[in-house]
Amino acid sequence: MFSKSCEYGIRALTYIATESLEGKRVKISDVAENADLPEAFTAKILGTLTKQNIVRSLKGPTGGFEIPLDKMKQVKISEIVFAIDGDSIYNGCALGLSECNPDAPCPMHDQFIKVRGNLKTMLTTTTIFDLATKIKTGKSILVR
Amino acid sequence: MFSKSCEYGIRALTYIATESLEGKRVKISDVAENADLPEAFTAKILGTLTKQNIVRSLKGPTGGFEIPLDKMKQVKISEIVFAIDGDSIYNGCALGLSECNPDAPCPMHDQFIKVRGNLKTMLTTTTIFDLATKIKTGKSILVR
DNA sequence: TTTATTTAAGACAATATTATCCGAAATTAA
DNA sequence: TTAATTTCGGATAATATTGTCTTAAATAAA
Repeated sequence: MFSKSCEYGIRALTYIATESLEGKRVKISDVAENADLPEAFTAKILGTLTKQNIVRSLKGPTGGFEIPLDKMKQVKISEIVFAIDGDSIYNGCALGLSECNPDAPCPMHDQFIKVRGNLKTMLTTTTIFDLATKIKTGKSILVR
Repeated sequence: MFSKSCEYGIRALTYIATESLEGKRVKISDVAENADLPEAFTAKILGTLTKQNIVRSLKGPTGGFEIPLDKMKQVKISEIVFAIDGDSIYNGCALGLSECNPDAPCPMHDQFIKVRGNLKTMLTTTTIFDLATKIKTGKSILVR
């Protein structure tokens, strides 16, 4: 459904958020270890998320990544997906037609946009805070 | 959402079905031309679909591909997706965890399985015949 | 039987995605 | 100021996906 980059990005941000909730800043090696992610690749992804102002980074000793509380409550998962995977998941045609709309729909269009609407709704109604909270309360896991 | 192979496969089968509805058998160059697909690659995909008994192929002059009426009414789009992309779309975790289930769910699990359920339902309730009919009646298009 | 036409299969190539590595820049603390 | 620590950026590499090409096998028709 999502690219690996995207999966990694969401998992990394969720872990960073759980630590930020305790006032802790984390470095990339911690993120990689605790979210079970490839370190260098995750660094790349966090780089783009930093540029997009979704997470905050600080260089040097005591540096690392953090997400302010208001930010993690505000940023929707849909924004993370968009920042990494672009808008293909929101606008692409199920059968790959260059254009596909109600006036000239592919044969799966009508049903597909309904399903995708559900997906969109889910992503736009879930925040990083929501995911981090599920981890902190033990309702969910980030690593197996 | 689906791989390109899968998109191509569905489009190819839909075109073949529209021709089969008129009793016509089509060769791969016709499929490529009329569904706007890369010919050699589509040949590969149709090869796997033939092996999986989703479409019928005949060699030699007057040969080509065809789908009997009962077959196209019986084969669900979900089976095509499964034949080409496997079961990751039906069983994979949204965040890429190796295992993710109600007992040890990723933080997106609950919402995600609902959306995926909708997708599954759509794919299991749509047949090749349904898609071909939309093309034949002019309700949908396969090429832009 | 021979020829033309078609799919089948496998090698090969191009591109995209995923992943690593290394040096530079920033920053803290000694 | 110096040393240590951390992110940043770009080059490079590995793998997966997408795509092509060529030869073989099958088959219909002349």
